[in-house]
Amino acid sequence: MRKTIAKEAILKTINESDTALSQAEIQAILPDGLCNRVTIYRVLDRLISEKQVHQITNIDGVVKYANCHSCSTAHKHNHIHFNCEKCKVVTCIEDVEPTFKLPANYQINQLNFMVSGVCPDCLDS
Amino acid sequence: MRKTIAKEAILKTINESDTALSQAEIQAILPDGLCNRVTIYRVLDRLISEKQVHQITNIDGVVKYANCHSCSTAHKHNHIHFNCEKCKVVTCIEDVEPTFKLPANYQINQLNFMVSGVCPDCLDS
DNA sequence: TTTGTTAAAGCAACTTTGTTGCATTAAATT
DNA sequence: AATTTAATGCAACAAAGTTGCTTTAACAAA
Repeated sequence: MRKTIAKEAILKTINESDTALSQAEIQAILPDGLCNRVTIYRVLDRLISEKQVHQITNIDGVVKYANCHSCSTAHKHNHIHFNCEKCKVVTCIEDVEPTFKLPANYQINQLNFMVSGVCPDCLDS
Repeated sequence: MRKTIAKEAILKTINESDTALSQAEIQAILPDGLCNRVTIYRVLDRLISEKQVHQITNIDGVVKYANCHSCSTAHKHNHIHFNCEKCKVVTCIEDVEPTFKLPANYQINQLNFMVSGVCPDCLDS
């Protein structure tokens, strides 16, 4: 895995954000013309496989990427994500891991727990 | 809300299915040429607002629709949905409602809890 | 420092999912 | 049967994401 300008910039963008970002949002933050749209998608794929970021699918179907900040030892992302319908921001609710029990014989590979509503900031205004 | 051929056929399709279906899947089941692609989307919107079906966004971002079979009194859909990565089927795990506790001041409007992995049927083979 | 290897980037074209505007059709009410 | 208007069809569009292929640039080795 090579250390390229695009990869460094994209990872920095994700790490400096306190919300989960989509490809489009990352592109809007990056300096204009830093890299191609497709490159962002491909870098994100690499960051996922390197386990440097995690991804979640928002209720609207758009994939968002977030850093693995409080990603403990085992790179598990069972925490809930909150989608604010007003400010359109998706945040990791890092400390909330839901509990549930599936019937036997289900092999679990991945969780995608989204809660949608209005965030505290938007409720205030 | 009028009782049209398309609406009856689409609702029947959803109700007879034991898995959640996407627009594309519904179209494939319906008799060829029964109605337009756009009509399916619009009928699904109506069925949602009439609370005859509920919708969930799969991990791949595609929206799936399922009947409100065990939809108790209050049309709540807090149950988990399972996405099988092998057979690509999404099922309602009706009896599994996860528990979680958000920090104060979050207004919750909607839940979308997806678990992805391999279903019992696919594990057997 | 230059050279060689190949991962990564750029570009164009495409796919899938979903939406919108507008003209036409067909439920349902009178 | 006439009227009203919700529902449909069609075409066009938009956003998200993917693929193939050529070119560029990391980076390791000479």
